[in-house]
Amino acid sequence: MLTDEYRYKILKELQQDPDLSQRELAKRLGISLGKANFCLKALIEKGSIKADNFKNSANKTGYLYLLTPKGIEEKVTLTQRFLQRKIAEYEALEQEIEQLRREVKA
Amino acid sequence: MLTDEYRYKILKELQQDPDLSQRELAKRLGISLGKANFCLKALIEKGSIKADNFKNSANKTGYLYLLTPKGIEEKVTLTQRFLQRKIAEYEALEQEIEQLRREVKA
DNA sequence: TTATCATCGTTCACCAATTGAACATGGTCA
DNA sequence: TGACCATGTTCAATTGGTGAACGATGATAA
Repeated sequence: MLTDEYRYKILKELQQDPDLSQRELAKRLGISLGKANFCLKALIEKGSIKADNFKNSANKTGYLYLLTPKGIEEKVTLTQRFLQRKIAEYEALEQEIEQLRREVKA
Repeated sequence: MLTDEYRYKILKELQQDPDLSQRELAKRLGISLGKANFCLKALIEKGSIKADNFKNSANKTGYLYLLTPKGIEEKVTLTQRFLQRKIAEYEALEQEIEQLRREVKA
């Protein structure tokens, strides 16, 4: 399934590196090839990414996965949402660590 | 499957509250009854917990899940390891947040 | 006592998510 | 041309998790 986390990560990776095989993408995200393929297709389906056959990069086979305007906008939104979530996690983690420290002492 | 996280959490919950049904334990950990049962059995199998029939608590049915000496020791180790991991996560999160902030600015 | 009820631990058929081997396609090079 | 390699696609198989259902046991009421 395509969570916000993977949506964000895929958009981020492809924005900075559009010529990226699904295998390499999968490796970077720590997921399987099948899942990478599934998520990527979902993003293409929703119009966030366009798979371009025109290859002017070193790798002539495969696609160029380009973010559409909608995809770029989506990535901004996701980044902000992600930042908020991470800040919340950060604070929760602070509490948890303090609790663990108390536990270790006892 | 029984991860360090659940091992730690189960030992923690049962140490402070040995008369705890598997259903209640599952609820506290946010997992299903089946998984709680599986994890608990694994801990009993490995000798970290002993299921005691002698019930002197309010709830006369079910078991008392008592930590064995080995279980107590294991919990200490797990707590320390957990603390270290959480500190690492905390610092990683700090970096990630900073990165996200930069990204939002651009 | 007997019947009923509630709660417990246990089981396991079912579902969803993930995996990666296998395949088809197309570009590259000798 | 033919052999080769990297790519995207597919899908059977595995894994992990779920919670309804079941049998057992103690509490309660008749």
